[in-house]
Amino acid sequence: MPDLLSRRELNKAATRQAITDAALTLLRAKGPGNFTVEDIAASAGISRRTFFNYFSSIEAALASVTHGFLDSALQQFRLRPANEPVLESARAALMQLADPMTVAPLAELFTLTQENAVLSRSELEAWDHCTEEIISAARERFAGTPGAVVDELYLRALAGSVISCGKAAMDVWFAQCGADLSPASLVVLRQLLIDAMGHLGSGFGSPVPAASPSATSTTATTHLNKERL
Amino acid sequence: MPDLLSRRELNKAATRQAITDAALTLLRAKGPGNFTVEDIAASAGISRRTFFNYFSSIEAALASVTHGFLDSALQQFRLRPANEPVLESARAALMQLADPMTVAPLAELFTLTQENAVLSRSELEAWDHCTEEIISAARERFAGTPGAVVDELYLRALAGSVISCGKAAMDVWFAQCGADLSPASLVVLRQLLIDAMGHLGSGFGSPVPAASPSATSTTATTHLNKERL
DNA sequence: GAATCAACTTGCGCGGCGTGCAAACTTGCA
DNA sequence: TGCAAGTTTGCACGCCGCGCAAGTTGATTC
Repeated sequence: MPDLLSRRELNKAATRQAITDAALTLLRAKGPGNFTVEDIAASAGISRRTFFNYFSSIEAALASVTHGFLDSALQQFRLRPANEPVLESARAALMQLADPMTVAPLAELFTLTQENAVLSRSELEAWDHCTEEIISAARERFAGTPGAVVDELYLRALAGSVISCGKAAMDVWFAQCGADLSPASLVVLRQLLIDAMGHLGSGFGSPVPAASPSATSTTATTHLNKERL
Repeated sequence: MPDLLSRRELNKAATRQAITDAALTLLRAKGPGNFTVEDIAASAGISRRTFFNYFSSIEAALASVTHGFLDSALQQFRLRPANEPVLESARAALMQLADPMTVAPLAELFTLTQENAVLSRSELEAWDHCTEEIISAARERFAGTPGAVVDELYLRALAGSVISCGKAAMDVWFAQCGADLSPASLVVLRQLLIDAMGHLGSGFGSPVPAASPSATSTTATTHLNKERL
Protein backbone atom coordinates (compact mmCIF):
# COMPACT_ATOMS: atom_id res chain seq x y z
CA MET A 1 0.00 0.00 0.00
CA PRO A 2 2.64 2.51 -0.94
CA ASP A 3 0.78 5.04 -2.97
CA LEU A 4 -2.67 6.42 -3.10
CA LEU A 5 -2.63 4.82 -6.49
CA SER A 6 -1.74 1.20 -6.15
CA ARG A 7 0.52 -0.52 -8.59
CA ARG A 8 -2.51 -2.24 -10.06
CA GLU A 9 -4.26 0.99 -10.86
CA LEU A 10 -1.16 2.44 -12.41
CA ASN A 11 -0.75 -0.62 -14.60
CA LYS A 12 -4.32 -0.45 -15.73
CA ALA A 13 -4.06 3.21 -16.54
CA ALA A 14 -0.83 2.60 -18.44
CA THR A 15 -2.35 -0.24 -20.43
CA ARG A 16 -5.38 1.83 -21.24
CA GLN A 17 -3.19 4.65 -22.40
CA ALA A 18 -1.04 2.29 -24.45
CA ILE A 19 -4.12 1.01 -26.21
CA THR A 20 -5.49 4.40 -27.16
CA ASP A 21 -2.04 5.55 -28.21
CA ALA A 22 -1.60 2.52 -30.40
CA ALA A 23 -5.05 2.98 -31.86
CA LEU A 24 -4.39 6.62 -32.67
CA THR A 25 -1.03 5.80 -34.21
CA LEU A 26 -2.59 3.18 -36.42
CA LEU A 27 -5.40 5.52 -37.33
CA ARG A 28 -2.89 8.09 -38.45
CA ALA A 29 -0.84 5.55 -40.35
CA LYS A 30 -3.48 3.45 -42.05
CA GLY A 31 -6.66 5.45 -41.95
CA PRO A 32 -9.99 4.45 -40.45
CA GLY A 33 -11.14 0.90 -41.04
CA ASN A 34 -7.82 -0.31 -42.32
CA PHE A 35 -6.53 -1.98 -39.18
CA THR A 36 -7.77 -4.59 -36.77
CA VAL A 37 -7.97 -5.11 -33.04
CA GLU A 38 -5.12 -7.54 -33.41
CA ASP A 39 -2.98 -4.79 -34.90
CA ILE A 40 -3.72 -2.52 -31.98
CA ALA A 41 -3.04 -5.24 -29.45
CA ALA A 42 0.28 -6.11 -31.05
CA SER A 43 1.27 -2.46 -31.20
CA ALA A 44 0.32 -1.97 -27.56
CA GLY A 45 2.11 -5.11 -26.45
CA ILE A 46 -0.92 -6.94 -25.18
CA SER A 47 -3.15 -9.77 -26.34
CA ARG A 48 -6.22 -9.36 -28.46
CA ARG A 49 -8.29 -10.60 -25.57
CA THR A 50 -6.95 -7.98 -23.21
CA PHE A 51 -7.95 -5.24 -25.61
CA PHE A 52 -11.52 -6.32 -25.15
CA ASN A 53 -11.11 -6.15 -21.40
CA TYR A 54 -10.67 -2.41 -21.80
CA PHE A 55 -12.77 -1.48 -24.82
CA SER A 56 -15.58 -3.24 -26.60
CA SER A 57 -14.50 -2.02 -30.02
CA ILE A 58 -11.94 0.01 -31.91
CA GLU A 59 -14.31 2.94 -32.12
CA ALA A 60 -14.80 2.86 -28.37
CA ALA A 61 -11.06 3.02 -27.86
CA LEU A 62 -10.81 6.04 -30.12
CA ALA A 63 -13.85 7.68 -28.62
CA SER A 64 -12.08 7.75 -25.27
CA VAL A 65 -10.39 10.87 -26.58
CA THR A 66 -13.72 12.58 -27.00
CA HIS A 67 -14.86 11.25 -23.67
CA GLY A 68 -11.83 12.74 -22.02
CA PHE A 69 -12.54 16.09 -23.54
CA LEU A 70 -16.18 16.10 -22.62
CA ASP A 71 -15.47 14.84 -19.13
CA SER A 72 -13.23 17.76 -18.42
CA ALA A 73 -15.86 20.06 -19.88
CA LEU A 74 -18.32 18.61 -17.44
CA GLN A 75 -15.87 18.99 -14.60
CA GLN A 76 -15.56 22.67 -15.44
CA PHE A 77 -19.32 22.96 -15.52
CA ARG A 78 -19.67 21.48 -12.08
CA LEU A 79 -17.19 23.99 -10.70
CA ARG A 80 -19.37 26.94 -11.64
CA PRO A 81 -21.43 28.63 -8.91
CA ALA A 82 -24.86 27.14 -8.54
CA ASN A 83 -26.72 30.42 -8.85
CA GLU A 84 -25.21 31.19 -12.24
CA PRO A 85 -27.45 30.76 -15.28
CA VAL A 86 -26.90 27.40 -16.89
CA LEU A 87 -26.08 28.91 -20.24
CA GLU A 88 -23.41 31.09 -18.75
CA SER A 89 -21.91 28.12 -16.90
CA ALA A 90 -21.82 26.15 -20.11
CA ARG A 91 -20.21 28.99 -21.96
CA ALA A 92 -17.57 29.41 -19.28
CA ALA A 93 -16.90 25.68 -19.10
CA LEU A 94 -16.39 25.43 -22.84
CA MET A 95 -14.20 28.50 -22.78
CA GLN A 96 -11.81 26.77 -20.41
CA LEU A 97 -11.28 24.03 -22.93
CA ALA A 98 -10.40 26.13 -25.91
CA ASP A 99 -6.70 25.83 -25.29
CA PRO A 100 -4.25 23.87 -27.45
CA MET A 101 -3.43 21.09 -25.03
CA THR A 102 -7.04 20.16 -24.48
CA VAL A 103 -8.34 20.63 -27.95
CA ALA A 104 -5.48 19.14 -29.92
CA PRO A 105 -6.37 15.44 -29.51
CA LEU A 106 -9.99 16.11 -30.29
CA ALA A 107 -9.12 18.17 -33.32
CA GLU A 108 -6.91 15.47 -34.71
CA LEU A 109 -9.53 12.83 -34.12
CA PHE A 110 -12.05 14.98 -35.90
CA THR A 111 -9.92 15.41 -38.97
CA LEU A 112 -9.08 11.73 -39.12
CA THR A 113 -12.65 10.70 -38.47
CA GLN A 114 -14.49 13.13 -40.72
CA GLU A 115 -16.03 11.51 -43.76
CA ASN A 116 -16.17 8.20 -41.98
CA ALA A 117 -19.57 7.01 -40.88
CA VAL A 118 -18.54 4.11 -38.69
CA LEU A 119 -16.32 6.13 -36.45
CA SER A 120 -18.51 9.13 -36.06
CA ARG A 121 -21.12 6.84 -34.60
CA SER A 122 -19.12 6.44 -31.43
CA GLU A 123 -18.49 10.15 -31.40
CA LEU A 124 -22.20 10.76 -31.40
CA GLU A 125 -22.51 8.38 -28.51
CA ALA A 126 -19.89 10.31 -26.59
CA TRP A 127 -21.71 13.59 -27.09
CA ASP A 128 -24.97 11.98 -26.10
CA HIS A 129 -23.41 10.58 -22.98
CA CYS A 130 -22.18 14.04 -22.13
CA THR A 131 -25.68 15.38 -22.60
CA GLU A 132 -26.97 12.94 -20.04
CA GLU A 133 -24.24 13.97 -17.64
CA ILE A 134 -25.08 17.63 -18.07
CA ILE A 135 -28.69 16.86 -17.40
CA SER A 136 -27.66 15.22 -14.15
CA ALA A 137 -25.44 18.10 -13.20
CA ALA A 138 -28.11 20.66 -13.95
CA ARG A 139 -30.72 18.65 -12.12
CA GLU A 140 -28.56 18.50 -9.02
CA ARG A 141 -28.07 22.21 -9.25
CA PHE A 142 -31.77 22.94 -9.44
CA ALA A 143 -32.59 20.39 -6.83
CA GLY A 144 -30.51 22.48 -4.46
CA THR A 145 -33.15 25.19 -4.46
CA PRO A 146 -35.76 24.03 -1.97
CA GLY A 147 -39.32 23.39 -2.99
CA ALA A 148 -38.52 23.49 -6.66
CA VAL A 149 -40.12 21.01 -8.99
CA VAL A 150 -37.52 20.22 -11.57
CA ASP A 151 -38.94 20.53 -15.05
CA GLU A 152 -37.55 17.54 -16.88
CA LEU A 153 -38.38 18.94 -20.30
CA TYR A 154 -36.61 22.19 -19.57
CA LEU A 155 -33.56 20.32 -18.36
CA ARG A 156 -33.30 17.97 -21.30
CA ALA A 157 -34.09 20.58 -23.91
CA LEU A 158 -31.56 22.97 -22.45
CA ALA A 159 -28.80 20.42 -22.03
CA GLY A 160 -29.37 19.02 -25.49
CA SER A 161 -29.32 22.46 -27.03
CA VAL A 162 -26.16 23.46 -25.22
CA ILE A 163 -24.40 20.36 -26.45
CA SER A 164 -25.74 20.83 -29.96
CA CYS A 165 -24.47 24.38 -30.04
CA GLY A 166 -21.09 23.34 -28.71
CA LYS A 167 -20.95 20.69 -31.36
CA ALA A 168 -22.04 23.13 -34.04
CA ALA A 169 -19.27 25.51 -33.03
CA MET A 170 -16.74 22.69 -33.23
CA ASP A 171 -18.02 21.59 -36.61
CA VAL A 172 -17.81 25.05 -38.06
CA TRP A 173 -14.39 25.54 -36.55
CA PHE A 174 -13.04 22.36 -38.09
CA ALA A 175 -14.59 23.24 -41.39
CA GLN A 176 -12.93 26.62 -41.34
CA CYS A 177 -9.62 25.97 -39.65
CA GLY A 178 -8.99 22.29 -40.14
CA ALA A 179 -6.45 21.04 -37.66
CA ASP A 180 -4.94 24.44 -37.19
CA LEU A 181 -4.18 24.92 -33.51
CA SER A 182 -2.55 28.32 -33.69
CA PRO A 183 -3.59 30.97 -31.18
CA ALA A 184 -5.49 32.79 -33.90
CA SER A 185 -7.44 29.65 -34.70
CA LEU A 186 -8.28 29.13 -31.04
CA VAL A 187 -9.50 32.68 -30.81
CA VAL A 188 -11.87 31.81 -33.63
CA LEU A 189 -13.03 28.73 -31.75
CA ARG A 190 -13.68 30.69 -28.60
CA GLN A 191 -15.65 33.25 -30.54
CA LEU A 192 -17.68 30.55 -32.23
CA LEU A 193 -18.52 29.03 -28.87
CA ILE A 194 -19.50 32.42 -27.53
CA ASP A 195 -21.62 33.13 -30.59
CA ALA A 196 -23.32 29.77 -30.46
CA MET A 197 -24.24 30.23 -26.81
CA GLY A 198 -25.32 33.75 -27.69
CA HIS A 199 -27.68 32.49 -30.35
CA LEU A 200 -29.07 30.01 -27.89
CA GLY A 201 -29.47 32.62 -25.18
CA SER A 202 -31.26 35.01 -27.48
CA GLY A 203 -33.63 32.36 -28.81
CA PHE A 204 -32.06 32.50 -32.25
CA GLY A 205 -33.82 35.78 -32.65
CA SER A 206 -32.25 38.18 -35.10
CA PRO A 207 -28.85 37.34 -36.41
CA VAL A 208 -28.92 35.67 -39.69
CA PRO A 209 -31.77 36.52 -41.90
CA ALA A 210 -31.51 37.96 -45.29
CA ALA A 211 -31.50 41.68 -45.64
CA SER A 212 -29.30 42.81 -42.76
CA PRO A 213 -26.07 43.52 -44.57
CA SER A 214 -23.42 44.11 -41.94
CA ALA A 215 -23.27 42.28 -38.64
CA THR A 216 -21.55 38.99 -39.17
CA SER A 217 -23.28 37.89 -36.04
CA THR A 218 -19.99 37.67 -34.25
CA THR A 219 -20.16 41.02 -32.61
CA ALA A 220 -23.89 41.24 -32.46
CA THR A 221 -24.55 38.16 -30.44
CA THR A 222 -21.88 38.60 -27.83
CA HIS A 223 -23.72 41.57 -26.52
CA LEU A 224 -26.95 39.71 -26.45
CA ASN A 225 -25.37 37.09 -24.34
CA LYS A 226 -24.23 39.64 -21.87
CA GLU A 227 -27.63 41.19 -21.52
CA ARG A 228 -29.08 37.90 -20.56
CA LEU A 229 -27.90 37.73 -17.05
CA MET B 1 -43.83 -0.25 -68.76
CA PRO B 2 -47.30 -0.21 -67.24
CA ASP B 3 -46.71 1.59 -64.00
CA LEU B 4 -44.73 4.55 -62.92
CA LEU B 5 -43.27 2.12 -60.45
CA SER B 6 -41.74 -0.78 -62.28
CA ARG B 7 -42.03 -4.31 -61.09
CA ARG B 8 -38.45 -4.10 -59.90
CA GLU B 9 -39.08 -1.13 -57.67
CA LEU B 10 -42.18 -2.70 -56.22
CA ASN B 11 -40.30 -5.88 -55.43
CA LYS B 12 -37.53 -4.00 -53.76
CA ALA B 13 -39.93 -1.97 -51.68
CA ALA B 14 -41.79 -5.10 -50.68
CA THR B 15 -38.61 -6.88 -49.69
CA ARG B 16 -37.44 -3.91 -47.71
CA GLN B 17 -40.75 -3.78 -45.91
CA ALA B 18 -40.68 -7.50 -45.25
CA ILE B 19 -37.28 -7.17 -43.67
CA THR B 20 -38.20 -4.36 -41.31
CA ASP B 21 -41.44 -6.10 -40.41
CA ALA B 22 -39.60 -9.29 -39.63
CA ALA B 23 -37.02 -7.41 -37.61
CA LEU B 24 -39.69 -5.64 -35.58
CA THR B 25 -41.59 -8.86 -34.98
CA LEU B 26 -38.46 -10.56 -33.73
CA LEU B 27 -37.61 -7.56 -31.60
CA ARG B 28 -41.01 -7.79 -29.97
CA ALA B 29 -40.75 -11.53 -29.49
CA LYS B 30 -37.19 -11.99 -28.33
CA GLY B 31 -35.96 -8.62 -27.21
CA PRO B 32 -32.96 -6.67 -28.46
CA GLY B 33 -29.81 -8.62 -29.10
CA ASN B 34 -31.46 -12.00 -28.88
CA PHE B 35 -31.85 -12.74 -32.57
CA THR B 36 -29.59 -12.84 -35.58
CA VAL B 37 -29.60 -11.65 -39.15
CA GLU B 38 -30.26 -15.21 -40.16
CA ASP B 39 -33.42 -15.20 -38.08
CA ILE B 40 -34.64 -12.06 -39.77
CA ALA B 41 -33.82 -13.37 -43.23
CA ALA B 42 -35.63 -16.62 -42.57
CA SER B 43 -38.63 -14.79 -41.21
CA ALA B 44 -38.68 -12.45 -44.21
CA GLY B 45 -38.28 -15.28 -46.68
CA ILE B 46 -34.97 -14.21 -48.10
CA SER B 47 -31.36 -15.23 -47.76
CA ARG B 48 -28.97 -13.88 -45.22
CA ARG B 49 -26.94 -12.34 -48.03
CA THR B 50 -29.92 -10.46 -49.40
CA PHE B 51 -30.53 -8.90 -46.03
CA PHE B 52 -27.15 -7.25 -46.33
CA ASN B 53 -28.06 -5.95 -49.75
CA TYR B 54 -30.65 -3.82 -48.02
CA PHE B 55 -29.22 -3.02 -44.61
CA SER B 56 -25.74 -3.17 -43.23
CA SER B 57 -26.86 -4.33 -39.81
CA ILE B 58 -29.86 -5.23 -37.69
CA GLU B 59 -29.81 -1.84 -36.04
CA ALA B 60 -29.87 -0.15 -39.41
CA ALA B 61 -32.95 -2.15 -40.35
CA LEU B 62 -34.70 -1.11 -37.18
CA ALA B 63 -33.57 2.48 -37.49
CA SER B 64 -35.45 2.72 -40.75
CA VAL B 65 -38.52 3.29 -38.61
CA THR B 66 -36.95 6.37 -37.10
CA HIS B 67 -35.71 7.46 -40.48
CA GLY B 68 -39.20 7.23 -41.84
CA PHE B 69 -40.54 9.38 -39.06
CA LEU B 70 -37.86 12.00 -39.38
CA ASP B 71 -38.12 12.04 -43.14
CA SER B 72 -41.76 12.93 -42.98
CA ALA B 73 -40.95 15.56 -40.40
CA LEU B 74 -38.50 17.03 -42.84
CA GLN B 75 -41.05 16.88 -45.60
CA GLN B 76 -43.45 18.89 -43.46
CA PHE B 77 -40.72 21.38 -42.73
CA ARG B 78 -40.02 21.90 -46.41
CA LEU B 79 -43.68 22.61 -47.03
CA ARG B 80 -43.69 25.62 -44.74
CA PRO B 81 -43.54 29.09 -46.28
CA ALA B 82 -40.00 30.35 -46.72
CA ASN B 83 -40.56 33.62 -44.91
CA GLU B 84 -41.71 31.92 -41.74
CA PRO B 85 -39.26 31.83 -38.82
CA VAL B 86 -37.40 28.56 -38.72
CA LEU B 87 -38.48 27.82 -35.20
CA GLU B 88 -42.10 28.24 -36.11
CA SER B 89 -41.70 25.98 -39.13
CA ALA B 90 -40.10 23.35 -36.98
CA ARG B 91 -42.85 23.58 -34.41
CA ALA B 92 -45.51 23.27 -37.08
CA ALA B 93 -43.74 20.37 -38.76
CA LEU B 94 -43.46 18.45 -35.52
CA MET B 95 -47.06 19.21 -34.72
CA GLN B 96 -48.18 17.46 -37.87
CA LEU B 97 -46.52 14.28 -36.70
CA ALA B 98 -48.09 14.02 -33.31
CA ASP B 99 -50.83 11.76 -34.56
CA PRO B 100 -51.20 8.08 -33.69
CA MET B 101 -50.45 6.62 -37.11
CA THR B 102 -47.16 8.43 -37.43
CA VAL B 103 -45.96 8.23 -33.90
CA ALA B 104 -46.97 4.67 -33.10
CA PRO B 105 -44.07 2.84 -34.75
CA LEU B 106 -41.56 5.21 -33.26
CA ALA B 107 -43.09 4.91 -29.85
CA GLU B 108 -42.93 1.17 -29.94
CA LEU B 109 -39.36 1.20 -31.11
CA PHE B 110 -38.48 3.54 -28.28
CA THR B 111 -40.00 1.32 -25.64
CA LEU B 112 -38.36 -1.77 -27.04
CA THR B 113 -35.03 -0.06 -27.49
CA GLN B 114 -34.79 1.86 -24.26
CA GLU B 115 -32.19 0.52 -21.89
CA ASN B 116 -30.26 -0.96 -24.76
CA ALA B 117 -27.07 0.79 -25.70
CA VAL B 118 -26.35 -1.00 -28.96
CA LEU B 119 -29.62 -0.12 -30.57
CA SER B 120 -29.84 3.45 -29.46
CA ARG B 121 -26.60 4.07 -31.29
CA SER B 122 -28.35 3.78 -34.62
CA GLU B 123 -31.13 5.94 -33.32
CA LEU B 124 -28.65 8.66 -32.56
CA GLU B 125 -27.34 8.35 -36.07
CA ALA B 126 -30.84 8.77 -37.46
CA TRP B 127 -31.39 11.95 -35.48
CA ASP B 128 -28.03 13.24 -36.53
CA HIS B 129 -28.80 12.53 -40.13
CA CYS B 130 -32.02 14.47 -39.77
CA THR B 131 -30.09 17.37 -38.31
CA GLU B 132 -27.94 17.48 -41.41
CA GLU B 133 -31.02 17.43 -43.58
CA ILE B 134 -32.58 20.28 -41.67
CA ILE B 135 -29.39 22.25 -42.07
CA SER B 136 -29.64 21.73 -45.81
CA ALA B 137 -33.29 22.69 -45.87
CA ALA B 138 -32.71 25.82 -43.82
CA ARG B 139 -29.70 26.76 -45.91
CA GLU B 140 -31.72 26.50 -49.08
CA ARG B 141 -34.37 28.65 -47.52
CA PHE B 142 -31.95 31.39 -46.57
CA ALA B 143 -30.09 31.11 -49.83
CA GLY B 144 -33.32 32.05 -51.54
CA THR B 145 -33.07 35.58 -50.22
CA PRO B 146 -30.61 37.37 -52.45
CA GLY B 147 -27.42 38.90 -51.15
CA ALA B 148 -27.61 37.07 -47.87
CA VAL B 149 -24.50 35.53 -46.42
CA VAL B 150 -25.55 32.32 -44.79
CA ASP B 151 -24.12 32.02 -41.31
CA GLU B 152 -23.06 28.42 -41.02
CA LEU B 153 -22.79 28.54 -37.24
CA TYR B 154 -26.26 29.96 -36.90
CA LEU B 155 -27.64 27.27 -39.16
CA ARG B 156 -25.97 24.36 -37.43
CA ALA B 157 -26.61 25.62 -33.92
CA LEU B 158 -30.24 26.23 -34.70
CA ALA B 159 -30.86 22.95 -36.46
CA GLY B 160 -29.06 21.01 -33.76
CA SER B 161 -31.01 22.74 -31.03
CA VAL B 162 -34.33 22.17 -32.75
CA ILE B 163 -33.60 18.49 -33.07
CA SER B 164 -32.37 18.29 -29.50
CA CYS B 165 -35.52 19.91 -28.23
CA GLY B 166 -37.68 17.62 -30.33
CA LYS B 167 -35.79 14.69 -28.96
CA ALA B 168 -36.07 16.01 -25.42
CA ALA B 169 -39.82 16.31 -25.81
CA MET B 170 -40.02 12.76 -27.08
CA ASP B 171 -37.84 11.46 -24.27
CA VAL B 172 -39.94 13.14 -21.63
CA TRP B 173 -43.09 11.94 -23.28
CA PHE B 174 -41.95 8.32 -23.36
CA ALA B 175 -40.73 8.53 -19.82
CA GLN B 176 -44.11 9.79 -18.66
CA CYS B 177 -46.56 8.11 -20.96
CA GLY B 178 -44.79 4.99 -22.07
CA ALA B 179 -46.32 3.57 -25.19
CA ASP B 180 -49.66 5.15 -24.49
CA LEU B 181 -51.07 6.43 -27.77
CA SER B 182 -54.40 7.67 -26.53
CA PRO B 183 -55.61 11.10 -27.64
CA ALA B 184 -54.87 12.48 -24.20
CA SER B 185 -51.33 11.22 -24.40
CA LEU B 186 -50.85 12.78 -27.81
CA VAL B 187 -52.13 16.06 -26.50
CA VAL B 188 -49.40 15.85 -23.94
CA LEU B 189 -46.85 15.16 -26.64
CA ARG B 190 -47.97 18.15 -28.67
CA GLN B 191 -47.79 20.35 -25.62
CA LEU B 192 -44.31 19.10 -24.83
CA LEU B 193 -43.18 19.88 -28.35
CA ILE B 194 -44.70 23.34 -28.12
CA ASP B 195 -43.09 23.93 -24.75
CA ALA B 196 -39.71 22.73 -25.94
CA MET B 197 -39.80 25.02 -28.95
CA GLY B 198 -41.03 27.78 -26.65
CA HIS B 199 -38.05 27.35 -24.37
CA LEU B 200 -35.79 27.44 -27.36
CA GLY B 201 -37.45 30.51 -28.81
CA SER B 202 -37.22 32.40 -25.54
CA GLY B 203 -33.59 31.53 -24.99
CA PHE B 204 -34.47 29.31 -22.04
CA GLY B 205 -35.26 32.50 -20.24
CA SER B 206 -37.64 31.63 -17.42
CA PRO B 207 -35.16 29.37 -15.72
CA VAL B 208 -37.17 26.75 -14.02
CA PRO B 209 -40.67 26.39 -12.73
CA ALA B 210 -39.64 26.87 -9.15
CA ALA B 211 -41.69 29.77 -7.90
CA SER B 212 -43.04 31.16 -11.14
CA PRO B 213 -46.57 29.89 -11.68
CA SER B 214 -46.66 31.28 -15.21
CA ALA B 215 -46.07 29.74 -18.56
CA THR B 216 -47.19 26.83 -20.56
CA SER B 217 -44.60 24.35 -19.48
CA THR B 218 -45.62 24.18 -15.87
CA THR B 219 -49.23 23.61 -16.59
CA ALA B 220 -48.61 21.08 -19.25
CA THR B 221 -46.30 18.92 -17.22
CA THR B 222 -48.38 18.99 -14.10
CA HIS B 223 -51.49 17.98 -15.98
CA LEU B 224 -49.47 15.21 -17.31
CA ASN B 225 -48.81 13.66 -13.97
CA LYS B 226 -52.48 13.63 -13.30
CA GLU B 227 -53.40 11.93 -16.52
CA ARG B 228 -50.62 9.43 -16.28
CA LEU B 229 -52.13 7.49 -13.44
C1' DG C 1 9.85 -14.79 3.11
C1' DA C 2 5.94 -18.14 2.37
C1' DA C 3 1.24 -18.64 1.93
C1' DT C 4 -2.79 -16.89 0.21
C1' DC C 5 -6.21 -14.57 -2.25
C1' DA C 6 -7.97 -11.28 -5.44
C1' DA C 7 -7.20 -8.98 -9.68
C1' DC C 8 -5.55 -9.13 -14.17
C1' DT C 9 -3.81 -11.39 -18.53
C1' DT C 10 -3.88 -14.75 -21.97
C1' DG C 11 -5.05 -18.50 -25.29
C1' DC C 12 -8.75 -21.00 -27.14
C1' DG C 13 -13.07 -21.73 -29.10
C1' DC C 14 -17.39 -20.48 -30.94
C1' DG C 15 -21.19 -18.23 -33.02
C1' DG C 16 -22.22 -14.21 -35.44
C1' DC C 17 -21.11 -10.29 -38.60
C1' DG C 18 -20.15 -7.97 -43.10
C1' DT C 19 -18.50 -8.43 -47.79
C1' DG C 20 -16.32 -9.87 -52.34
C1' DC C 21 -17.30 -13.02 -55.85
C1' DA C 22 -19.45 -15.73 -59.38
C1' DA C 23 -23.24 -18.34 -60.71
C1' DA C 24 -28.10 -18.43 -61.11
C1' DC C 25 -32.46 -16.07 -61.87
C1' DT C 26 -35.80 -11.95 -63.06
C1' DT C 27 -37.19 -8.01 -65.32
C1' DG C 28 -37.06 -4.49 -69.08
C1' DC C 29 -36.69 -3.65 -73.76
C1' DA C 30 -35.86 -4.26 -78.73
C1' DT D 1 -37.24 -14.30 -78.67
C1' DG D 2 -33.24 -13.04 -77.03
C1' DC D 3 -30.05 -9.90 -75.00
C1' DA D 4 -28.68 -6.50 -71.33
C1' DA D 5 -29.14 -4.91 -66.85
C1' DG D 6 -30.54 -5.66 -62.30
C1' DT D 7 -31.29 -9.05 -58.17
C1' DT D 8 -30.88 -12.98 -55.39
C1' DT D 9 -28.26 -16.51 -53.53
C1' DG D 10 -24.56 -19.68 -51.79
C1' DC D 11 -19.94 -19.83 -50.57
C1' DA D 12 -15.85 -18.51 -48.38
C1' DC D 13 -13.09 -15.62 -45.68
C1' DG D 14 -11.44 -12.58 -42.11
C1' DC D 15 -12.79 -10.17 -38.27
C1' DC D 16 -15.50 -9.29 -34.07
C1' DG D 17 -16.96 -9.86 -29.18
C1' DC D 18 -17.20 -12.75 -25.44
C1' DG D 19 -17.33 -16.95 -22.18
C1' DC D 20 -14.24 -19.95 -20.02
C1' DA D 21 -10.42 -21.85 -17.63
C1' DA D 22 -5.71 -21.82 -16.89
C1' DG D 23 -1.81 -18.98 -16.02
C1' DT D 24 0.52 -14.69 -13.97
C1' DT D 25 1.07 -10.65 -11.01
C1' DG D 26 0.08 -7.63 -7.02
C1' DA D 27 -1.43 -6.95 -2.34
C1' DT D 28 -2.07 -8.86 2.44
C1' DT D 29 -1.28 -11.66 6.47
C1' DC D 30 1.41 -14.19 9.57
